[in-house]
Amino acid sequence: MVRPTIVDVAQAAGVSRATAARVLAGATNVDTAMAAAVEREARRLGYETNFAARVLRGGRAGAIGLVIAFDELGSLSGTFFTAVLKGAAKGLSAGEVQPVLLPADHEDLDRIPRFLRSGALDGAIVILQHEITHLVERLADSPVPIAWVGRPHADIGPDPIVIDSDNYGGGVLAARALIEAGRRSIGIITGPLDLEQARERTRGWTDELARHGLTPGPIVHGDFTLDSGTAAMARLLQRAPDLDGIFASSDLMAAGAIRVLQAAGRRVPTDVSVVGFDDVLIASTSDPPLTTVRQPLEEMGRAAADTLLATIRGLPTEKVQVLPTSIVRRESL
Amino acid sequence: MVRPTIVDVAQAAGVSRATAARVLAGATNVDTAMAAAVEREARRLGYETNFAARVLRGGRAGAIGLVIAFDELGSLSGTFFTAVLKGAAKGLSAGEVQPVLLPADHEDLDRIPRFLRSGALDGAIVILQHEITHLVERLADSPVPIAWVGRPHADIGPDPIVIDSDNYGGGVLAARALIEAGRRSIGIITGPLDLEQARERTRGWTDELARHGLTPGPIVHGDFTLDSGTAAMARLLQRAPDLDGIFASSDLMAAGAIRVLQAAGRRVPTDVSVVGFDDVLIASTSDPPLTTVRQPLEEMGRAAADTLLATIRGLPTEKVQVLPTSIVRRESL
DNA sequence: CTGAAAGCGCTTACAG
DNA sequence: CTGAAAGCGCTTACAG
Repeated sequence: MVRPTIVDVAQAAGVSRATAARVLAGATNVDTAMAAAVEREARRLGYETNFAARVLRGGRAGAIGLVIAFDELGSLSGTFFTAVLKGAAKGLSAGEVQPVLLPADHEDLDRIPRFLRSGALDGAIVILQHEITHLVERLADSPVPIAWVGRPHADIGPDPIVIDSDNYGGGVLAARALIEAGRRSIGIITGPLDLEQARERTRGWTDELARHGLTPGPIVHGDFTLDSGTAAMARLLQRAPDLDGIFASSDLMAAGAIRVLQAAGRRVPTDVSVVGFDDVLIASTSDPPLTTVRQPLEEMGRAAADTLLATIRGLPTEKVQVLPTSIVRRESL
Repeated sequence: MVRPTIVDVAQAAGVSRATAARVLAGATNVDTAMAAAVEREARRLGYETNFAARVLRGGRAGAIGLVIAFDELGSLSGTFFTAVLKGAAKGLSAGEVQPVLLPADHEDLDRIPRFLRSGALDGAIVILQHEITHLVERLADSPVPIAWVGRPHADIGPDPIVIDSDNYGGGVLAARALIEAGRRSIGIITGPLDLEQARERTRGWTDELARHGLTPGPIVHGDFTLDSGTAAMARLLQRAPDLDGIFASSDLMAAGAIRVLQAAGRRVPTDVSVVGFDDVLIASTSDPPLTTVRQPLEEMGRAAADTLLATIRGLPTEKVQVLPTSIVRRESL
């Protein structure tokens, strides 16, 4: 089962390897008969360009790394990551580039930076998550370009590629929706504050409340997971039993919060309105279905892939993109 | 930003490239002073073996493909796939091998087989899903070994690696649980019958009912998605309004079925018991939480990775593994 | 123990 | 338009 090389194809077609290479590369200035022979033999032999040889010769690796938090895979919060991944994979696929998963684990911090130095990848997309923040600085001086999904807190060098959604605007939308529903005692469950996303959502919420002359209700922190939402909600209820509105910075935390509210005898949305963030699966399967701030996750993944590929190929492109958030009205408000 | 080569390291250390290569490969029969110099210079220069050159020289590609249904990514049923993926990624990671996503789309059927012929991968793991069955035959004559998660229907050549769960046994467990709960008019929502998994679950269910002298209730078909579960449940109710038990071959379909039952005024489990299959996220977030047949999805992914790597490395290994299913009792029964 | 040399498969600048 | 040759960076069989 030895793979045929370009020499085999050239021999079978009765031409030099240079000619065979030209035909296979799509050159047009080749004798028609020769070209036909090369193409016929390549097909007959099942020839496929040896990938390692092409890369070594100076081509692109044809692969892009996708840095994700290992533990997110298959977990509750996996839906956020898979949506971005889907968009990124589609974009890379359309660009004939292979997505390589680079799960960030805590055991070997230098593993991913090292891999980026090996020439196996033309670039990487980093999906910023709580569990990854410790890697940001190590990735910042990568020899290949990196597209960040979400805005890193740390310094990531000059002219970075950053694809984000309008988290501040999303926080504003959430606050406004709660206010318009007549809520006046509004608390928040934030995400982990080492993530710019989480801080921006909180800031938008605070500012919008202030614009309406309302004092922000109690602020408690979660880490975007369902369990952290239940814990945070329990704390909120203790600190402000008269709460009538809650902005949870992720749908998972919103779902967790609703359970705690219901267990405490509060009806959603009759007694308390809840607004989530993300618009992932659980937003529509939760009971009641969540009113939430939608992030265009798949589009963000797609934009990261397209922008990174354009950069690698030296094409002009917008390096910083902030995609709009919007409110999706269901029944928790 | 030129990457240092082994020649740069050798020069800096004042030895030949052969000696440098030996040191870097971990050879012990090298002068201690030379070895120390090589290691020092390699670190100082930030040397990393050029991946393409090593592969071309005859080494392993150090990468394994993960063939998945593109549309599953980020969709409702993504949870099944992400759980397997997590296990596989962990296993590959532990083996110092990179997981490369190979999303199967319908536009270019030869894309993945072609890639497997390019030498870029040492093997592949195929997660069998409905959307992938058309690819099975094209993958069967891959030049690199393939590990199948789930048992393909088609012929896949001699001595294949197959990691599966005990679907038949799971069907038996589901039927038995429904019978022990006193149910006598029991219907089934099967998965897509081009998947062996779906057929085996149905067979286990049928056989167990027969063993108890019960005639199988109506059989309707879904495709594992939530929407197909609601549609199937509507048909079941039409055909057998007196149904008191349902085995849905996926948790998503079970969740969909429960909604339809509740909308039709049936209480779960008081009037109708429902048993699902998989034990993914929605099983515990559904209302009521699902009693379901658990597949050890992450373990299956891990076993696929371990078995494939052992095969590639020529180590002895069990090529066909059927992992046990078990029943997880919650509140839908 | 160490080094010079060959060769993996490809692409392209160069000569004709 | 075509072919002979060089070279990408690595590893290892061979000679010393």
